[in-house]
Amino acid sequence: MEKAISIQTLQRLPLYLQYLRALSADKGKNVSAKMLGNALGFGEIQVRKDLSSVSDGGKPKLGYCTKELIRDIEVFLGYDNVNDAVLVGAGKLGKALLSYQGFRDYGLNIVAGFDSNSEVCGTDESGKQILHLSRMEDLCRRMKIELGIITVPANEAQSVCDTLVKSGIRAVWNFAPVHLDAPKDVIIKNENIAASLAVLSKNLAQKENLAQQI
Amino acid sequence: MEKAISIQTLQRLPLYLQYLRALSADKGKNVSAKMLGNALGFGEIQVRKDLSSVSDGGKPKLGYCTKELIRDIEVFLGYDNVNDAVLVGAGKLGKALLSYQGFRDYGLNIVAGFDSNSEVCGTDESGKQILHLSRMEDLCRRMKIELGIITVPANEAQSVCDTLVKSGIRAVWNFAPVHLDAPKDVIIKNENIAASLAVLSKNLAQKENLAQQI
DNA sequence: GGTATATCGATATTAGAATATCGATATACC
DNA sequence: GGTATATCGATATTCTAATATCGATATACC
Repeated sequence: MEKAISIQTLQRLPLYLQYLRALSADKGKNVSAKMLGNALGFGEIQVRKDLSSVSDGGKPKLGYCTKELIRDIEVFLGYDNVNDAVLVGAGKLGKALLSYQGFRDYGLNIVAGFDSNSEVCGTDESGKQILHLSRMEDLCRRMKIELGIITVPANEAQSVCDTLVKSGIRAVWNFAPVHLDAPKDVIIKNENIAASLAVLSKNLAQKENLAQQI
Repeated sequence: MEKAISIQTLQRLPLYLQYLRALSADKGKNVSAKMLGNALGFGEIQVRKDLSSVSDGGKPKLGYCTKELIRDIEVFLGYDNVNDAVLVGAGKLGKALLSYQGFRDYGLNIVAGFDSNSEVCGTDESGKQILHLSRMEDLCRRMKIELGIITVPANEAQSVCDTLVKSGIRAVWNFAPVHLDAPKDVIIKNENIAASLAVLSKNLAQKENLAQQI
């Protein structure tokens, strides 16, 4: 375990985890690569290869120990040590993310939301405070926040990104449909709704059902 | 143009488009692959290859005609002929998507939202009606809707998916963090927040700034 | 008009990911 | 205890995508 891992594998790991978590409640203690593959739509060889990067192995004839596997993936993905984050842009999407409880399962904790519109400031979103943007830098520095989430409209995103970088942020999760410029040492991950939609509508248009479960 | 296209290229096309649209307002009428690449963080060869799939070419020394390129990408992605869709799950995320105006630019039109909770039914979300789930099948069949968007909690997603399939839907855009089972001829596109987050937090943890702009 | 240069497009190479093949091994059953 | 079988893991192969190389060409400038 802890070998080099491909981005593709890394992206599949949460899917295994999600399925395994749902499984562990009702089913027995072992799970095979074939079973996982069938459930998630992957080939069993791929499943084995993916899991070999994080787990120290299953047993022939039995498969993997569900509980250990869950733990291994969680540890690998760092879900055990929580990542604090700030969110900028308390519009509808921002509020949705602020109040989404599921992030806990992914080791993410949004400590507060920020907005430049004074009207929404001071309000609460499922227990998460929304503060004025001017207070962000101070909070980020004091709490040593490393991750910033951008949910502002496209035209404001670059300026928010600049502010985040100035606040000492090291990674940005960008939901605004624009490309952001940032220093090379800052990681930018774009959440690309338009790209997904493109794949989907192209498939729909072609009536080619080649790629199910994209 | 209209050659075979890779999924990777397909996913980059909306990014080019987005940048070009922003550009066309203020800048001149031509754009080079180098310029596009620099702006979006891709290599210029890749840009040229991507664009060759949709455009019938740029001119040496000049580059591509911005306006034509925009048009070519729009046509290729089918943004000119609008796709109708229904959305199920009028929680925070569902409402955010319902009221997001930007989908127009991607050729997507959500005709209505549905929910099984009678309390939210009858209300309006930025001009989109929210109706009871029981009325969905009828509407889908009458309007020949082909695309369904799922924004319900994980535990309800499979049953909603089944209902959508029964309503004649041919493609599903799934925002719930679960794997969905559906007939092979139905396209499922998972919007995978957890996967993105995995990549991001792994990068952050490793302090390897290898892959900026993922 | 001739030459220099920026840019394109096509082909070739390299890198990366998915899939197939094969031998090994732990359990189950006789 | 011995044999059959499900499953694993490692290596090899194929497929896909990214990148590099090279020649071609349209404009700009002298």
